[in-house]
Amino acid sequence: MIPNASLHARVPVTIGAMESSSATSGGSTRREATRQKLYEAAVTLIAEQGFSATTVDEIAERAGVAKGTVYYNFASKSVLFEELLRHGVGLLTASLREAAERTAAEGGSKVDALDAMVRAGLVFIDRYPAFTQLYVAELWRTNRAWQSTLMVVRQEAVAVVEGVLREGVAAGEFSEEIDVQLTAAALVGMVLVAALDWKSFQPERSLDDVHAALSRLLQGRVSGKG
Amino acid sequence: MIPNASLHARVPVTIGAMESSSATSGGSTRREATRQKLYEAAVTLIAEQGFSATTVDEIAERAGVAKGTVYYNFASKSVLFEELLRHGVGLLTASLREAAERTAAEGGSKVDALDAMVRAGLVFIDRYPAFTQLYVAELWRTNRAWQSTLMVVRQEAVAVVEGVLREGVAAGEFSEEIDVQLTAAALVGMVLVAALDWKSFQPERSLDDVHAALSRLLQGRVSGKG
DNA sequence: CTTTTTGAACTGACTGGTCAGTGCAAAAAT
DNA sequence: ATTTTTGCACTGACCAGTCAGTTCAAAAAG
Repeated sequence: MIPNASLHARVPVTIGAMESSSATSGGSTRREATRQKLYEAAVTLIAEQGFSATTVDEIAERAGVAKGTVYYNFASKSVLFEELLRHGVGLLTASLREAAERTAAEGGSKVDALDAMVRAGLVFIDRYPAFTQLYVAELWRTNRAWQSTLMVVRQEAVAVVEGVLREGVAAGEFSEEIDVQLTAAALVGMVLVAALDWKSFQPERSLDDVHAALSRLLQGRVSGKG
Repeated sequence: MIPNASLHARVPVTIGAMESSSATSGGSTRREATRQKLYEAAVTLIAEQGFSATTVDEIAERAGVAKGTVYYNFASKSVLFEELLRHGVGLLTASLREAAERTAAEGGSKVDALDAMVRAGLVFIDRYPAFTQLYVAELWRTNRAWQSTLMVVRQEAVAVVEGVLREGVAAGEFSEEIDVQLTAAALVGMVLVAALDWKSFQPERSLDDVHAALSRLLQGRVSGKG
């Protein structure tokens, strides 16, 4: 119904946008733009409703595109989701790595690096809350088609944190008794849950504010009268 | 296919089992047992696949019960899920509260209370990993039928942590500058993610081991040579 | 006798995926 | 300069299958 209504409803949405590398094969701009719109639509819908509860029709409608276009651009609903996942976590990993390297270049300590990564995490979640939400919801599921993709991509991100932790231990800055793997997971969890709570229940607070609170916790400046 | 195979496959499963309070209305034991089986079946299936991807037929089959029985005991799939949620988080909240009170009764500090709650959290996740998984996956979603239930129940649990934090501040044990709400969320996240990682990737480790690692992090004994 | 469960058939709405066909801008032909 | 062709990107009606929820007579349990 209303056959002509959807054709020109192209609003330049930015929420959840994750501009993809135009480096790969100068493929037509038109197609890339369509894929982008589909990513944006899928990210928010799946974050809200979950993968199974989100229909391809919904995604197409939200993107202002016909259903067939979805299948012209992606082999299946799962593939669309998988590519979305890979792309998103790739951005996060790059951001974490950059934060660690920048800190090192500036001669900061490993705690400084950790702190910079906490901030990078917050910035990411601030920019892509829907993606983060969706990612958390899927991460610990088992027996799903994209599980391996999820694992690989998760490991890449956590490995950055683990790396800094290990370097800190080697440099004598951290206790040799810390459990690198578990501590990395705990730190990620700390930022993740705190940030999701921030976005869900206190969205008016500033990033700096939240960062300061987490910094304090990270550096053990909780006990004592401060 | 294989019509009779599933009927008598009643293994006394404990994973995800959450014996409900028999205190409320001495309702017939039989019915309660059936509901229990349905909870257990639903918890694992939904944890693996998500709510929408899990069919009522699957739940009934896994519980070793006819489909009609599901609808005799619960008004709908959503209601079954909602009651499951309420029940599970209720157990967690009670456990956290008990840990805090026990520590206080033993004359422990607020850090001790926090530590006891971390352990209680780990014990819970150790016992009900599937429930935890499912809960995390749903917690930050929006626009779902059971959202309000989820929120209420979440707040009850987090409030216990916040309470201890606040008492610690009042007693001068914690800095007055800590952000109670955010710190509580961060602590919960720390335990949650660390525990899920433990269960997913290093299930052979002992609870004490994991608890020790988190304790160290909690008390800021990470920096320095330990 | 009452409560609870069974089990199988049925409905109606919805969903992932398909496919023949359209629109259009650039290239080729004239 | 004008016409014709090409093929990419997109369209949307359609199909075959799936699922939540219903119904109900009969059996089991207590």
